[in-house]
This record gives sequence, C-alpha cells and structure tokens, in this order.
Amino acid sequence: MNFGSSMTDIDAPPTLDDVAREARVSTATVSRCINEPKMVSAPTRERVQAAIKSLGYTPNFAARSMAAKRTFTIGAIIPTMENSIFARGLQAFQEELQRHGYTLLVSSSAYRSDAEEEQIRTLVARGADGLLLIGYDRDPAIYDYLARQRVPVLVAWTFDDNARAPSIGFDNRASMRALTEKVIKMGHRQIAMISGFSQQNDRARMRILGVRDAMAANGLDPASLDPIEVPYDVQAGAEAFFRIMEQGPRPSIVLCGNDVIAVGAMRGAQQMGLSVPEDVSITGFDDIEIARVVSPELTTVHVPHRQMGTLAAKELVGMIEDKRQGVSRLLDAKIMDRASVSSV
Amino acid sequence: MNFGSSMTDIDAPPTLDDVAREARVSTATVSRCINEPKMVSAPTRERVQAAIKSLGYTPNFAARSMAAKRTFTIGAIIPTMENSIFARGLQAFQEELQRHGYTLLVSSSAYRSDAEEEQIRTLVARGADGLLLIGYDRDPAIYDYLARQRVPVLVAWTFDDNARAPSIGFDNRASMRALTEKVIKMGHRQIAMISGFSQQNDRARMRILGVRDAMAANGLDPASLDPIEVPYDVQAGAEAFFRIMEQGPRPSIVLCGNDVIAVGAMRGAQQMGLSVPEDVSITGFDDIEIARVVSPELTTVHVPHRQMGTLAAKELVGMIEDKRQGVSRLLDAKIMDRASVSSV
DNA sequence: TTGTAGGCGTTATCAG
DNA sequence: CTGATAACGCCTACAA
Repeated sequence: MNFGSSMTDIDAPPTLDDVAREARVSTATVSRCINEPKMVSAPTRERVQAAIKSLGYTPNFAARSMAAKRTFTIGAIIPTMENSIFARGLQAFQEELQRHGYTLLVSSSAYRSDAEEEQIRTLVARGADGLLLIGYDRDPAIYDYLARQRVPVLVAWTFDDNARAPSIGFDNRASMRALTEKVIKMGHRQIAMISGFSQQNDRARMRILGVRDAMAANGLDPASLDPIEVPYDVQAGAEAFFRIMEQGPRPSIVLCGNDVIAVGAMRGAQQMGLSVPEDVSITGFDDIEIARVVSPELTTVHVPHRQMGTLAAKELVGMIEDKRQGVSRLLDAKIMDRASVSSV
Repeated sequence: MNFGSSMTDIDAPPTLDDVAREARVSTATVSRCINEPKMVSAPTRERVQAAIKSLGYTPNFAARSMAAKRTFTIGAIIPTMENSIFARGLQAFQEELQRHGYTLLVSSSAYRSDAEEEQIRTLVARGADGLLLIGYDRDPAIYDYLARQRVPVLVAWTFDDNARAPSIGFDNRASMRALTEKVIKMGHRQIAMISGFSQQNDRARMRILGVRDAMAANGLDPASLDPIEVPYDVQAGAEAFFRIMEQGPRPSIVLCGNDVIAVGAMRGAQQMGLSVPEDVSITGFDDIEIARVVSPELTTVHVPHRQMGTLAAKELVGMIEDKRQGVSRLLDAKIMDRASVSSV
C-alpha cells in the first residue's frame, strides 16, 4: 500500500514544515513538541509524533543552532590521540556530557600550539557552547579571545587556581616531587630525567620542577639535573635513554615525563642488555594501560583519568547552564609502586 | 588609542554585516572575499580583509552551512578510543582531511551498534558532508537511511567489494589465514583462539574464518576450533587465556583477535608462570605500538593504518566533491614475524 | 566587479 | 494551548 503516498516532494530531508502540514498544525507546535512536550496537549502531541515518525524527520542542526544560539556541543582539544594518554579521561568526559544532552567534538593539536589555536577558533565558529583544553600554557591572547566570545573554558590535566580559566586536575609538580622523594629515600642519588618538551607545556615543566624540588629538599643539587626533552613517543624515549647511558656517569634511576617515554626507556635498556630495575630503575607518569603491560611493571604516578573527565564535564555544563564562573578542583594523583624501581 | 573606536555594539560576535559596514561594501562582497577571493578586485579585497582582522570576525558556522548546504565536516565513528587500535589511522585520516579543508568529527560507539546508529543520525543531522564507518556489519536500514539522506559513506578497516558502501581496507580473513598457515607450517597443530565478539563485527568474524580456512587447507579439522569471544581489553585477554589453559588439552599456540587481547594473553601466561614462546606461542593482529613494547615482541599482522586513513580521506572527499560512487580499495596487511611464536 | 534581495529551517515572542 | 511572524547570519542567483 505504498503508492498514493502523500509525499510532498521528490526528495530532500523533511523539514518542520512538512511535519506541520502532515500533522495539520503550525510549525510552532511541532517545534514545541520537540523542545517542550509538556506545553502541548496530548492529542496533538501524538499526532505530531506520528507525523515525525512517518516522515523520518530529524531536526536540522544548523537551523536549530542559529535560531536558538545554542548548539549543545562541547569542544575538546587534546594534544594527541596517538597513544591513550587522554583517551580514558576523554571517554569519561564524553559519557558524562552525553548524560546531560551534549555532544562532544574532539580534535587533536599534535602538541602544536598554533594548531591548537586554529582549532579553538574553528570550534568557536562552530558554536561550541564550551571548551575543554589541556593544560593552561597558551598565548594570553587566546584567553582574551575566548572571553570576548563569551565561551566558557575549562582546563584539565593540571591545576592552577590563579590561571585565566578554572581547572580540574592534579598537581603535576607535587606529584613528581613525591615520586622523586620516594626514590631518593630508596637510595637513588644519581638521577636522570627524560621529559616531554617543556615549552608551552606546563605539565612537563612542572614535573621537571617537581624533581628539582625533591632534590633540593634532600641535599642534592637541583641544577645538576639536566632533563633531555623529547617528543612523547616510545622510540624517542629509547633514544634518549641511550644518550643518557652512553655519556657521562650512569644514573641509578631515570625518571620519565610520562609512561610512553618510560616504556621507550625500558626498551632502550633491554636493547642495551641492561636489566630493569637491577641495573637501572625507571619511572613513568600517567599510569596508562601500557604501564602494567610491560615487564617489569612500571612504577608511575596514577592520574585519576576518569574522575577528572567526569568532573570536568559536570563543571563545564554547570558553567554553561548557570552562566557562572567555574570553580577549580584539585584531585589526587597517587604513586603506583611497582617493579621498575629498586632500592640501591 | 582605543577609545573612540567605532564598534557598533556593546558585544556579540561581529557578523558579515559589521564587516561590510566597516569596509564600506556590501555583505555579498565580503562573502566573496572569503569564499571566492579572486572574484574581488585587489583594493576592495584588502579593505575587507583589514576589516575582518580589525573586528576579529569569524564566519558563523551554522549560518554558513544553512545557506550553503555544506558543512565541510566529515564524521567518523570508531568502535573505541580507549586503546590505540584506530588512533593512528584516524590521525592520518584527519590530517588528509584538513589538507582538503574539511574538519573531522569523531565519536566512539564502544562497540555497540545501537550507539553507533544514534551517532550516525546525530552526525547526519549536523550536516556531515560524509561519513567514515568501521567495518560493514550493521543494520541494512542504516544504509537505506544514509542513501535517502544522500550522505556519502565510506567503510574502512575491512574490504568488501559487494557491500552497500565502498571500502578502503584489507582482507581480514586472508590475513588471518596467512598467519595461521605460517604457524601451522612451523608445526603448531593444537590451535586455540581468543577472538573479539564476532556478532556485528565482520572483522572479528572474518579473522575466525581465516583461521578455519588455514586449518582446513592443512588437514586440521576447522570445527575443532572453538574461539572464546571476549571484549577487546587486556584483562579479558588474560582471563580467556586462563580458561583455555586450564580446561582440556593445552594448545601450543593461542591466536588472538587483536594485539590488545594478545597482550592480555601474554600477561596471563606470565602470571601462570608460562613462558612465551617456549611453553606457548601467542599472536596478535593490528600491529599497534603495544605489540613491540611487550617482551617478547608480538608476532602479529601489520595493518597499514596511516595509508588506510589517508586513502580513505582522499576517496571520501572525492565522493563528496565529484558526487560519484566511491571505489573500494584493497590494501596489503603483512605478517610481522616477531618473537612470540616459536617452532614446535 | 559589485550590490540587492530572497531563502535556508528553527526558535521564540506575542497575540489569540 | 496554538498560530503568525520576525529574527538568526550567510550564500547566491540576478541585476546593475
């Protein structure tokens, strides 16, 4: 019984108008049925819903956001998708967002601040209702721009109460300091470090400072620490490890800026025939899955990925819907004492 | 010299109108400057560009896509972001897209087909110019919907010339068959398998069939293979490995549906005090970074992640811009012979 | 080369 | 509770 259908036109997605005509009501009523169902009487509502279903109608997003000046979209820019550093947190972020009716748009900047800036503008132009950014190191002009555009921004993976935007994160510096103090107490005094690039990356910078804090507090010379900075990938970690072990006095421990680098260092050690932790201890940071997959399992700092993601989503949604300043929140990062470090 | 500025209004992002007024031209001219610069004379173009810069103008995305019926946005739905299975390919996809002026929207379905369906509708409603999907197993009604909406779709991570959508990928079945034949030639005849869930997942299903193909071709009974199906995560891989080793005759090799499971199996072996590959061989699939980080390094099937991503982007953009059917393309996946398999 | 004006699909205000 | 109708910001024939 398909012929004789009253389809208005050949093609093109159905619009509000089509639904209104089919249900014999005005477009306003259809719109209400979708957005404020309780403002419509039951009988008409049913008629409209039937029409919607029979036409296979889906609201046009662009039109909707233009009229409502809301997109129910939140943008997130992460430094990388290549490894899973941000994946778990982002997953939780997105799940919580969805619970509130928001959609997440993700893009990755490949740790390049110019790319990040461009992506911020793109997301804003797309009408993102709010933005999640990683770390607070970026051109102040960007914060100005965002403020002018009145786009709420939340920073994660770091914590700084005085920054231009509220943050949900942990204390990179204190965490790294705690880890370092622990290994110093275990007897390590020859300390080397492989860090991510610290420019435009407060997390990396703070972790270096944390190591120095611990050294200074324990009678070691913080200036003697000369971190090698490398990209966050396994290969780079391995190469940096070679360099460290081949030049000058060998350290008893190599602290790494994150787990990916640490895993690289472990591979490097293995390739050099060094065993971990007997010949050299190694630590990471983040506690991503890979940390428990290598052997020996990696001693590292556990970052509360999911909690951070969930709280960030809640806070950002709150900022958007209540039009209020966000409030920063400091989460705990705890040391995971595993097998890649031994006493000396 | 900031006071006395001629800002029209207190606030609100500047619009085309504002720019036009500032540059003393019509809105049409401003629009052209942005979209078809060569249609505008040099002097006016400069005036307009100056106005754009001084006002900090960014085109409003919703308005633009509503008027142009194009969004320059492409949606991709991947099964998971939690591990890096799809990350490298997606990164390449996005880089190539960017080169063509498109923005990528990613969402993850958590391997749930209902979630995927909802996300497809969301992306379409948002006006995605095209879609990238992983694998071809899904409700035919979805393909109908997409066809009706005239949204170009490309499938990746698999290859099937007869499917409802063109695909850029590799042959999961043949690859797994090749791997299996290889280990059979090395003497393995007691074969076990840990697979991902094969329902609604053609990749997983084809990999199982590939194993059976090889068995049948080499005088082994394909029906004797009884794959355990588990979620794609390390823990699940380890548990499945326990089950396999504890019940019935021990296999000499455990073929895994992907690297994540394989790494789980390796952990399981380690926890049982079994050494790989001396006591049991293990293989993976995908060749993600983790495969070379575990020890022994994992024998696996290398998937051409980046190539697949790049080609998929090119093809999809072509489909969109030339309004043509896409053409499928079969890529090579090659066996990476590493240390987790030994002859028996 | 540039300007005019209609329309894209919704939402929201204001009457009825 | 429901219906007109004016925005929303931009693109694109069509005209000049």
